[in-house]
Amino acid sequence: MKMTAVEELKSSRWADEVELEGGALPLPTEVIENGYKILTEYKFDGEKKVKVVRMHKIEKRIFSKSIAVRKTWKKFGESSNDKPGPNPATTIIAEDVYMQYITSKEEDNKQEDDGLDKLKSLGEKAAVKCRTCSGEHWTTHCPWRDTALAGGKVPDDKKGISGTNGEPSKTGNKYIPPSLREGAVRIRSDNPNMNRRDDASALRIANLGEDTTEQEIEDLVKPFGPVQKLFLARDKITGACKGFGYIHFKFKGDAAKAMQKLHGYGHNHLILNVDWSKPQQHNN
DNA sequence: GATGAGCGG
Repeated sequence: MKMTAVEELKSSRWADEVELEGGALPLPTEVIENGYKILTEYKFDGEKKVKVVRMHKIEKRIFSKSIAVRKTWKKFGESSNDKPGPNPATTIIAEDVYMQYITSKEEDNKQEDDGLDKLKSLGEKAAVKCRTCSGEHWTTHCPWRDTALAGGKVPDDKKGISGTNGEPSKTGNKYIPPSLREGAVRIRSDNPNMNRRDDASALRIANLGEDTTEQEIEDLVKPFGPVQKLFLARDKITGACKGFGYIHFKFKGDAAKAMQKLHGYGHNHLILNVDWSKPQQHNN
């Protein structure tokens, strides 16, 4: 919440407030009063001297321990004689960012306990469980990650809470990302393959020497058509080529041509083995 | 001979 009041200063009041020489303006102040932060500053509006009072409702603030500690320091240097708190003359007060917490502390704790209990009861076989729908898959942006396949169900307290206007739900207390709110357009497809690697025009090229490089493969393959992605399997530690790689062509026809030409082709004293890449299978 | 990495919890 933010309220701003602008008040023209009458010269009498003005004189009361100004203890400074010349036409200088009084220093801005910042006061915190029962849940509101009141910022008062003075400025010229043309010839008029104007007092601007702004009130912010303070919802909840993030306090960092290090900031708290820093605030206990004694002022030093040119600020040694300043009063406590920020001196608006030397401190730029940027727009404060207030966080609105949608989950309460109590609920957080409860959730943690729940999680622990579940872990205990599940024992060793507690493989993967979606945090959103409890399905047997990683949460990774769930909603309802491939739905029926997920084997999960939407918890009751997640049902029917929404609001597509970017505001947190009124009925629920959990944050629902816009993409998951009622009425949101579902982008994710129900077809599991839609969101996976598409190997339709990908070749697997094997029997490569240990010192093969991506560049080499690219050169080998480029002439057949545009390449979308090229992967050369390498040993994670040594970095040596594991002897195979994948080329995703933009067009299947190009891939076919490349396969035809390159399969059995001699490269660095080795005979290449080229075939369609078999789509990686995935267990849901 | 080998069917790509990594992020979780």
